[in-house]
Amino acid sequence: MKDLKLIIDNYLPLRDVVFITLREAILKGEIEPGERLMEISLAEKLGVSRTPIREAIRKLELEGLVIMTPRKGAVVAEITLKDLRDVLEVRKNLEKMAVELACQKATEEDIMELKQSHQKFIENMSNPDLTELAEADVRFHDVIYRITDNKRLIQILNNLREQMYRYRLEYIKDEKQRSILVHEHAQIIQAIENKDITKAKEFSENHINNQEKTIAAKLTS
Amino acid sequence: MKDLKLIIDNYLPLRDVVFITLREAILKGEIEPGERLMEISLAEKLGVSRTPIREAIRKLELEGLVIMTPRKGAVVAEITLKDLRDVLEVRKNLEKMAVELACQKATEEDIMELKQSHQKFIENMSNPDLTELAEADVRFHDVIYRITDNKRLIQILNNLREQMYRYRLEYIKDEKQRSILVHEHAQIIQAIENKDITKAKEFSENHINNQEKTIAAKLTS
DNA sequence: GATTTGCATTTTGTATACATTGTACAATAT
DNA sequence: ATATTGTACAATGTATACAAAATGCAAATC
Repeated sequence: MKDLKLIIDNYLPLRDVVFITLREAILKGEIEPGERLMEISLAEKLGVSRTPIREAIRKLELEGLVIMTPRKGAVVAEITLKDLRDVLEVRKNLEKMAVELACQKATEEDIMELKQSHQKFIENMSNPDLTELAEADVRFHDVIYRITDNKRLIQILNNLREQMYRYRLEYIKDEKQRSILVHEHAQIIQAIENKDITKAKEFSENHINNQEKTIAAKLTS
Repeated sequence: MKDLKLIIDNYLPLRDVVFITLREAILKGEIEPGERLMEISLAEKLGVSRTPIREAIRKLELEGLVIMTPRKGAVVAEITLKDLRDVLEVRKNLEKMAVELACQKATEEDIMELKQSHQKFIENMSNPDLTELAEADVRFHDVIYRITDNKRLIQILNNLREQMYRYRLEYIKDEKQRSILVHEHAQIIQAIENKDITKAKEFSENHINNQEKTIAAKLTS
């Protein structure tokens, strides 16, 4: 485990600070799957007491990022290729649901916002900082999610996306993939604007399938 | 808030016992939406210290059953009709996904198991204890979930179902509804056996729609 | 009378102490 | 040599103590 540093925010309770810190460390792979999360050593590393650590671990547990065995402690959950496929299978379905709802509910302003976030993405295309680009991608999808006006759907999609956080850079590393991505986004926007549910779902499915391929390729290598 | 009693299980840590107890109390409506969850009073009521209470609340928070405001504490989340519709909208989609996967993956034994759990449900039809019947219904759906062989899907569906726990008795109270339910289950089994995805999804959608109607009727009354 | 200020109380946030359980390893018995 | 048991140690589980913030209310001020 690398050195951990608290992402300090005075307005947040320590448990949330610890939670965010640990989650990020796990998703980035800084704490590896299978590694034990020991309360005392984490408390020392982060300079807080065991209490906030424990409460953070409880949350990680419910998110499925760590596995608890009573009296033995927490270990970072292993993620198998099967797990990832499961996540993507559900996500594909819900993304299709999201664009369907977007087709039905999107206003003129919503379409505008979609186009703007798409534009922002394009502007970042040549940005060497891939993190920026990845976040522009996230924001694009966030706009679609918001349009669905379904809190539960948004919550679940955000969680599923989080599960794949550590692979988020993979599918935008490649220049060719990136232009495909832009094209797919454009297609989706167009379909939503035309309120063409069938097409929107088709493009969306395609979009996720491409991600799946890239990630699967990365994992089996 | 009624008296709470711990659901004691010597093999579970107190935090989990408290978590299960509080969750059930919230879902059953024994602790009402808007009500505050105060650590000290809960600790006294349940006869444990604040620590397990706090850890249980952290989990309830992530499940969306309570809302935390830093330095102010936890209150039971209000559930609006809109929230329920959101839940059902997502659930409908994922239930359809589940039966589709079931059509593709079900073995002979799986079909047998489905029929058995369906039979058990029928046997409980005249059981005056509605809880038993409700649980037989749950077990039927569990079989379908298991057949999908998608952990993430199962986890999300279980969570969504939990959100509706407090209404689970509504749609089996009525004798007429009950026979409809049985018929719908039979239809779904048949479609899965025939590997007829279209029909299976159709029946499944219908099944959820009926629940939605019953619950909506209950709520708007 | 309305508003503000200050204090007491309550409640949550965090740290620490104590209890219990699990683990590793060595010593002993078979 | 293997199995078993006992013991020390380490980690988690639980309780409690202390700190800090929020709340309610009363007194003071305008």
